[in-house]
Amino acid sequence: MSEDLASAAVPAHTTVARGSRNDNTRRHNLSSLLTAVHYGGPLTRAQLTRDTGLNRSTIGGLVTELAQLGLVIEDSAAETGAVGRPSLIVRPDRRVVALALHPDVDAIELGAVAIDGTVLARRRASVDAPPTPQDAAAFAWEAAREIGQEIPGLRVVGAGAAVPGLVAADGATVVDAPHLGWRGVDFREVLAEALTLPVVVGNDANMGLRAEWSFGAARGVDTVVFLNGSASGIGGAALVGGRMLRGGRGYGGEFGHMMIRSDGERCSCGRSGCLETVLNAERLDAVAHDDAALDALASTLADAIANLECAFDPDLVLLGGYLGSLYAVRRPLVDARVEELAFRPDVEDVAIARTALGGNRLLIGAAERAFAALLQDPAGVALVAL
Amino acid sequence: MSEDLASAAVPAHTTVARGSRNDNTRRHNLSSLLTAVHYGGPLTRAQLTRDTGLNRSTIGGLVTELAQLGLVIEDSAAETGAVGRPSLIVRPDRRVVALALHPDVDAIELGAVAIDGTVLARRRASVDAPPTPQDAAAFAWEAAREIGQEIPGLRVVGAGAAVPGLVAADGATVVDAPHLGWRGVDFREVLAEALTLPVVVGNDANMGLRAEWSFGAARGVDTVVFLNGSASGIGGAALVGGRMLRGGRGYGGEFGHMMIRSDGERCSCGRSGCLETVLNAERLDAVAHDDAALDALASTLADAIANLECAFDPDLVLLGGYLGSLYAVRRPLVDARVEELAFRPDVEDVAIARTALGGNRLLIGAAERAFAALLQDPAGVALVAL
DNA sequence: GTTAAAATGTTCCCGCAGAAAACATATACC
DNA sequence: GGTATATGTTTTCTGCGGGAACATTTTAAC
Repeated sequence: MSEDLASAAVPAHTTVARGSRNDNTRRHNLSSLLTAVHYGGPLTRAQLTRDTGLNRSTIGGLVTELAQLGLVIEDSAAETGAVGRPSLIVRPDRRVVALALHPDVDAIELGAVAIDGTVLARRRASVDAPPTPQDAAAFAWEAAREIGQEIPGLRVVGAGAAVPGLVAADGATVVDAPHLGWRGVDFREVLAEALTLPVVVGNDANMGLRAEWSFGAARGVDTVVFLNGSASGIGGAALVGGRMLRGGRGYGGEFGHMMIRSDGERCSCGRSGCLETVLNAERLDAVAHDDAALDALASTLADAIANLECAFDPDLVLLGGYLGSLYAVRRPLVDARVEELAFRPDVEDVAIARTALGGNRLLIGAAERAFAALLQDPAGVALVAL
Repeated sequence: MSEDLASAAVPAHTTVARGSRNDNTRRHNLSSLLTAVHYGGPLTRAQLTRDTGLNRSTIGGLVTELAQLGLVIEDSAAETGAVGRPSLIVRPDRRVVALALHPDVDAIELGAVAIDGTVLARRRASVDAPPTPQDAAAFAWEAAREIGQEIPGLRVVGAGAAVPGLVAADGATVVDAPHLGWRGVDFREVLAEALTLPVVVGNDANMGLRAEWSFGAARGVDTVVFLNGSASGIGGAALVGGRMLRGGRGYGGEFGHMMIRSDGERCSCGRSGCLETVLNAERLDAVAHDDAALDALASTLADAIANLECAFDPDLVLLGGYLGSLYAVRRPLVDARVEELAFRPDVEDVAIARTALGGNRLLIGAAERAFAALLQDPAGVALVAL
């Protein structure tokens, strides 16, 4: 609501924007508060009053409603040393969780992620062959049951799945996950039926960036380009003005298939010179002890970053997986070449960083997607006992 | 407010979202209605009632307020043939205008654009040397004065300027417009002082896409990549999920400096193989009668489009200027190569189109930027007699 | 220790927003 | 000309946040 005008989204022209009612106001304010404690951790009611600009009494009513919904807990203040009556501390109730599933070639993993972003429990199963959607769903059900017995009192908002492959914009259909062998699968339906929960499915790189944005290295940054090097190739994602780049069909951010060498080799996708054919895990392993070859790969990475910078002008370029490793060992070279290639006048602002969340990244990101509905309408989403 | 959850923007984490009040509701609804008639032309109150989901009586009150503000006009219905009392027709008041300025190398142009998107009047001055910011502002003042005398009763919301060059995200500073020789100029201040109006400054390609999105070939499309070929190079812009791509500093969408040939020539920007060094107006003119060379340039264009598609997954790729002309004469080749290179599984959805608004594009786009504040808060923006 | 000052929580009342119902009006159809 | 239908208008009602007054809890001053 309070965005700057320059980038404010004008409502779509073909469809008239929905009218707003008083209860939308209430929903918006409940959402603002729950979102604030979700990302910002424990906050006092006084801080919430200042930050939202709402009245003390209004904040009181809103927080009370959130507490009655079982979403936040109010604690007496710790010693602050400040004059005046101490403000109550509002923190998210960690018994509110989302399930996060990550099916991959060699393992399936499920986690229960609390509303404050902490991973409360996880289950992992190694597999010999890539799991089918049904395998993944069955494992999710079993693992969720175990976690529910281990930690009593959990209330689940839904489940998110991070799938290595193309996922349609509907958040349901895995269009093509070549390494898993999934093609045109409505994985949302499969998983929702197994868990009897609302499910949202997304691409793994997108989920990863979402996690780093919420709780990791891209926290609070508005415009981010993410490149993640994994065994299955290079995953890409972008955050544009505080929103995930999705694209018309959901396939946006496939930077691994950006053409980076016009004379490059044929890629599995049918094109030539794709970033991930020039710079991939095998090639990196093969030249690990060849300084000149490493330099060449680092230079390729810098070319890709420079290209993405002139398209997106990000505040931050985030590197994960083997791309993060490569950056770590060739940071001066990459930085220098990016700066040299940078089209932008104020190159001193170019920021490149490695991911921060490690093995929890995909679980946290998938859970974030599942939490989105609750954060947007705290009073309108039903929680289910696990 | 009624977006799908998949791409819903989660409020920034570091800053707590502002609280919402009842008057925000009113503002939102006024904005929805004015925006609807701005883009959708005359609409009946009955249609507005259905589309917004608001109550008849509420719509009545809102429309009355907009009419009292002098922003819309209510007309008796034309013959519809339908049973029942005819609904009043709501249309934007065309006396509400924005000024639009386009300073370029060889000319300066100013237009008065009505709130329905029509260009009511324009003034153009050819110049021998690129104008200074002060030249442009002085011309704007003089031309505005003339138009004000020619068409009495106009009420101005503000002015927008489309500048061929890098404009900072603040909507004020021209960071570098090489062809004009402007560098680090606060053109907003210069122009605002001359016109005594609120001013917003933007990049010409961004303004162009905004215009085509509002009233042209990209109307109603949510995700668009725009490439415009002009004498000063290739301008780029993108619309991502209904929002203009801006980037952290405002330099997003510079697709002309995307590296398209890894072995290409040096570009003026310091990099090599930039799209606009491989494919530019001079080169296109030079090979206009050489079919093979034209094919090669068309193929380069297709490569660029394919790259942008894998990054943005747009619903539409929009081509303007000489790139539109090139596409017109080599459409089968470009289409085929884009489809061949397309990474996306459902390539049948790739849409490429030429721009539709012609010489009015930049004026309309700049005016749109100026109208944005009014559309967002119809009751909160003061109009000034021209 | 007592009192004052400061900050916050709580309660009650007000104004404003849109919803809903009742009523008024304008058209088409028979 | 009467009726059905759709829409504009007026009135009443509910819900939300603001704000003032009061209550509570702390620190600081004496």
